[in-house]
Amino acid sequence: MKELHDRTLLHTLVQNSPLPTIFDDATLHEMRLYQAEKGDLLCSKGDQLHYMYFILKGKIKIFTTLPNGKSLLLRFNNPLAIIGDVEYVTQCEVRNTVEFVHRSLVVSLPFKLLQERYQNHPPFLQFILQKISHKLHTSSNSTSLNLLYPVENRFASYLLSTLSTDTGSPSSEELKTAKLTEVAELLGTSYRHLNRVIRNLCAASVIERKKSALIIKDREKISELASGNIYE
Amino acid sequence: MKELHDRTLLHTLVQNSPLPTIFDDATLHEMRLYQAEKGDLLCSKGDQLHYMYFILKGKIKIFTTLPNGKSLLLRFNNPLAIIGDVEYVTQCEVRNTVEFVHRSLVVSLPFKLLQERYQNHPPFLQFILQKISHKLHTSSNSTSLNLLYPVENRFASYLLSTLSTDTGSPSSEELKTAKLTEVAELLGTSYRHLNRVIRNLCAASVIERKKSALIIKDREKISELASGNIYE
DNA sequence: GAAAAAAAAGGACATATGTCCTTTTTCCCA
DNA sequence: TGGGAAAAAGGACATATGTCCTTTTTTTTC
Repeated sequence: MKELHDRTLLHTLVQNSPLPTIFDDATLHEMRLYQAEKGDLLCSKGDQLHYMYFILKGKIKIFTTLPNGKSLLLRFNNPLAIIGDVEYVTQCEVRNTVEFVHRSLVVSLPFKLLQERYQNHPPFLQFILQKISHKLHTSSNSTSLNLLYPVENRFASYLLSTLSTDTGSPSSEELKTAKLTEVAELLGTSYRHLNRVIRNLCAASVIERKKSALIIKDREKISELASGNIYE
Repeated sequence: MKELHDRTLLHTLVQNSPLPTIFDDATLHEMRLYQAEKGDLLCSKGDQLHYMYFILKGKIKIFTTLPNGKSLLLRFNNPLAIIGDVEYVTQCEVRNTVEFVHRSLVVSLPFKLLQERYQNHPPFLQFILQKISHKLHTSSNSTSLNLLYPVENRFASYLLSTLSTDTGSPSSEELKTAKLTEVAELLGTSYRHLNRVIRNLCAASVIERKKSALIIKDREKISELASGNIYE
């Protein structure tokens, strides 16, 4: 992750984010701007964090690694995502690894500054309270989903939440599957098994494989499989 | 859940809790006291909550129910537990059912009062921030545990965290198994399967069944199976 | 204390999923 | 544009777990 010293860019980015409603100008001027490339790590399990990071542009994925060597993707996050909120509050070490999945722009503030100036500043507290609550919400959601439904249902949920946010294409029934391996990780299963499930759905004419994309042929059925659950 | 009008009891309970460090006397005097019996529900999935509850005595379990009819125990909570923090912050409806597992004592405050008096009160905000962060922490923890380890390992983790808090008995290597069904639910598995796992552990002389208790014979091995993970 | 009721244990079989390979397809660059 | 590398698909088999019963043990009640 490389620091950028472009004050104009920093200023523009920050002004187009919700940050000015929380922090005063002096603080905004102490922010540092970084550019991260795909694959860069923002932090790793076990780190002791000293900064809070605000992802203003790009995308990150959060995953955890376990003693048995396996890893589990917890979620993706788009701007405005915050990293370090839990660590700031509980002063514990980082427990999930955060990796950039696209080139991203990030600003940071030292915990120290936050403690000194914002420890008792309600808008700041409310803001991270909102963010942490939302993390908790999505986390509990995916926990129950993961534990109680087979991969077929979870994959259907995943398709729905992915498609619904993919506002770009008019025929939004098409999913670029550049990384089924990654989808498998997100669903907490093996690529092999996801592949098997997709195969069955194809056999049932619910979806169709095409080059490097999946096409939804029976959205009805997908909704039925997802049975109301969406990864949020 | 039945309201108690014993002001003395209310006062004693509250004074022995951390609540006076957060709320002023006027607020403390507006708290209401309830006694709940085992099996009572504090709230159910889908409820719209209007009060924040502080569990001062007793024990609760939090579980979620899913469209497919299954349910999943998320965690147990001892005092001082808070219910309604997430709902207060995000103004969403209740998504987990909360049930008392022992007779318990609970005090409540209306969301409305909290909004009016504490919306901008840092100690209050910091307090629920702490609580929510902790929930998030335990939640992520159990998610990865549940998803990536087989029941045997999770059961070992469960044994360890249960025993370590069971400070009572000198030979703390004994576990009252009044409800293996409940343990099964907590682990997100079927009673049948848990039973099978226990049987295997018995066969390997790691634990031993005795009447309505389990005896740890090889704590070493249990720790090894838990491989450092504990349900917190 | 014995019969009935409730809880626990376990047998048999089905399904979901993982692991390890091999085959097929796609992609990329000299 | 052809060959090789990388990615995707899939075959075979093992394991984890679920479901449905039946048997055994414990508890309760009269």
